[in-house]
Amino acid sequence: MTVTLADVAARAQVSPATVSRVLNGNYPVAAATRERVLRAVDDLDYVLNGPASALAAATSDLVGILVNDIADPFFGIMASAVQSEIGGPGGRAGGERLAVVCNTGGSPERELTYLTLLQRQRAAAVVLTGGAVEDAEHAAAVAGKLRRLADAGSRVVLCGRPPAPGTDAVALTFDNRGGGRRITEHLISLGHRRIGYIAGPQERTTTRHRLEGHREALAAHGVEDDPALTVHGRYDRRSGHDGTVELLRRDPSLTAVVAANDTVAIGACAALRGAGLRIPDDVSVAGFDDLPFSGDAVPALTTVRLPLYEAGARAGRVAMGKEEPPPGDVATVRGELVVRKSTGVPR
Amino acid sequence: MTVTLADVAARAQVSPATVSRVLNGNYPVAAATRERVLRAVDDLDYVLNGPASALAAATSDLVGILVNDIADPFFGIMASAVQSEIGGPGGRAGGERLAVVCNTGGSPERELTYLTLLQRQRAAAVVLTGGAVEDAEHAAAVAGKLRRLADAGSRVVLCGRPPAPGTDAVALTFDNRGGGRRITEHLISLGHRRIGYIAGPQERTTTRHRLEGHREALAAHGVEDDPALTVHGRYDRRSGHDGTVELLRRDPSLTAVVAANDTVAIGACAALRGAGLRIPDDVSVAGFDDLPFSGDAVPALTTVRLPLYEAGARAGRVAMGKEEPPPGDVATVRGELVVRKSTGVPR
DNA sequence: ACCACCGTAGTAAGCGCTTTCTATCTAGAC
DNA sequence: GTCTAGATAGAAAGCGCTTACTACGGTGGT
Repeated sequence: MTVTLADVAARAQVSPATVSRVLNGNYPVAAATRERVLRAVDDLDYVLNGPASALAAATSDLVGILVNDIADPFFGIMASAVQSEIGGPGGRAGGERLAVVCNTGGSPERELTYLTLLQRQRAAAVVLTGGAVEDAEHAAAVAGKLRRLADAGSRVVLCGRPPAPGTDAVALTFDNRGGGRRITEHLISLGHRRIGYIAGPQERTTTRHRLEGHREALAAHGVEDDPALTVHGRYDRRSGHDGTVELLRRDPSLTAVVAANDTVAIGACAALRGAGLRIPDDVSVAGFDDLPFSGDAVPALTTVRLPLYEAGARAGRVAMGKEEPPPGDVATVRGELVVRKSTGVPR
Repeated sequence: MTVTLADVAARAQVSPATVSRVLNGNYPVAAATRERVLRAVDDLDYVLNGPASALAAATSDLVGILVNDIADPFFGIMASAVQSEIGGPGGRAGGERLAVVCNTGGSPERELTYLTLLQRQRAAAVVLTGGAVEDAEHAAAVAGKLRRLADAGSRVVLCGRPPAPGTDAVALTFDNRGGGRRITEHLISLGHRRIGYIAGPQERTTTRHRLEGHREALAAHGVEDDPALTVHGRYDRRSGHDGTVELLRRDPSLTAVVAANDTVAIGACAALRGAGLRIPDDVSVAGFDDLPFSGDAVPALTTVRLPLYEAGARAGRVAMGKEEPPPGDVATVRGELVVRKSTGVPR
């Protein structure tokens, strides 16, 4: 049998209520009594029963973090930032909170499933990271879930994701469109006119916004937007490689390729080198996100830096109520163009 | 007020017990009744109260995963593999299980704190990944926690971590020593004699084992083991960079550097290039782990591939009782030498 | 001295579920 | 037609905690 509150109470010669109060520190207890209780807890190696306490108090110390791919540093960095902020004070029991990281794999169903699971656990807060799937039905389903989570008392924060209309979720949105525009403008200003674009998966907000920014830049500078110069893939190295091969097949004369993100850009570089092309002498390559390895790639990647850690940390603070939500509950986080060695003037 | 089991029962005109049984599917319920209950659940948007159910059933559907750094793909990959395996059947309620990923940051205290928190949540299982801190006191504390966790019914699995004596935790250990030996033997066979070594943090099993393997190789081939050729750092790019600068200062004539892992190796490459040295013509570089970016680095990294995903998946299965633990509860996972472009014969 | 009050501690009523035990009903078995 | 077993469903007792609400001394004001 495991040790219960009552056992501790018996040993410390106090009532269970007193033990609970000592443990939660939310009610005055005489120093001597507290001492006695703490010693008993120690003697018995007592550990509070989380479920029981969550049930009685109608709150839990679980915080959910939804990510598309935990193995991708883009999400890992945000997750670690959120987690670093959810430990502090702001609640009961010294505020030790546990992060539940849920790997959706980008699947809408799993996203919904996890939200339900988090609702079931009565999570104190849930942070959704990364782009959302663009499907009216799914969006409505998610919005419904978020509303119910909020109703049940969970704080909901979106990090790197567009606002969810119809919910009162706080959104820290990345300015993907602006970033996309700036990176392409950089290329255009260098003199590029035939620019390939390897986009992320269809029907994703991040994909669409970055692509729209790219097109805005093309339009603004009177550069032709040839549909053949855009291909779609996943956010992985493989897609960057294959996409580049395809792009090269369609137009061997292109002088630059913009990738959906840095990982894709790395794949693009590999494909380019495989084709005997030099970067940036023959073809320039640009990424997005500025992940840790991007500065070390050879050549170092020109990209748009997203303050992933800062945004995640802020999301964590907002989720914990340690920081005020931005006015209107929406904040846009800008990406900064980082020019390195992978882009240059066209040959 | 949120919807409860009783509300569903009332609407479906059955007793709460029946609703519970439908939801858990662990007791015969007439098809018609089940239908009615399910419809009521749907109508009311009912979501089970996790804490209440965990309390009553004395089990929970939480699985803890301890990692040193969630932003590091080394851990991200294992975590995602574990998570991919814990969803399946093997328990109650369709077996939906939630992964609680805990970021210890390599800190012994946080490791203990998280273990306590998981014990408090009555986690169904906990998987500890990566190297352990080598400190007798801490090791004893962890062992104690693991024992109590196991006593409380949690299954404990170590993944990429040495066995914990005195506990009945299952261990899937990486053969870091063997890998370390093979990578250095590779360098020696190429003709290198002055080999720098950038080790990980002191007092870590992973660090020590890889370093021991390196020294075994040196000894086995009669190569002098100059203490000045070993420096310690963290498992990050920065340490690789700084360590290499230091190594170069101590012995400008070295012809190869072995890094604690691939990330460190990338930093080493950067430092070498910064010093005007070519890889591998002037200095060879070897890593460890074979992370996704390693094959795309320029030059592609020679390294030791650890089957992180496979090991994590197996750990997940064992944790879920879907796979038998290895005989003796300990399995050694070998790393495979992957020779690429970053190593060559010395100048 | 008397009363109001503050600081502590105990009592006990749940929190929302699971599960044992019991009750009912139907269908064969004889 | 009676009896028994099998299939379903309900009643109710908790699971281990939190938290009103209550109780009880001791103080300081008057």
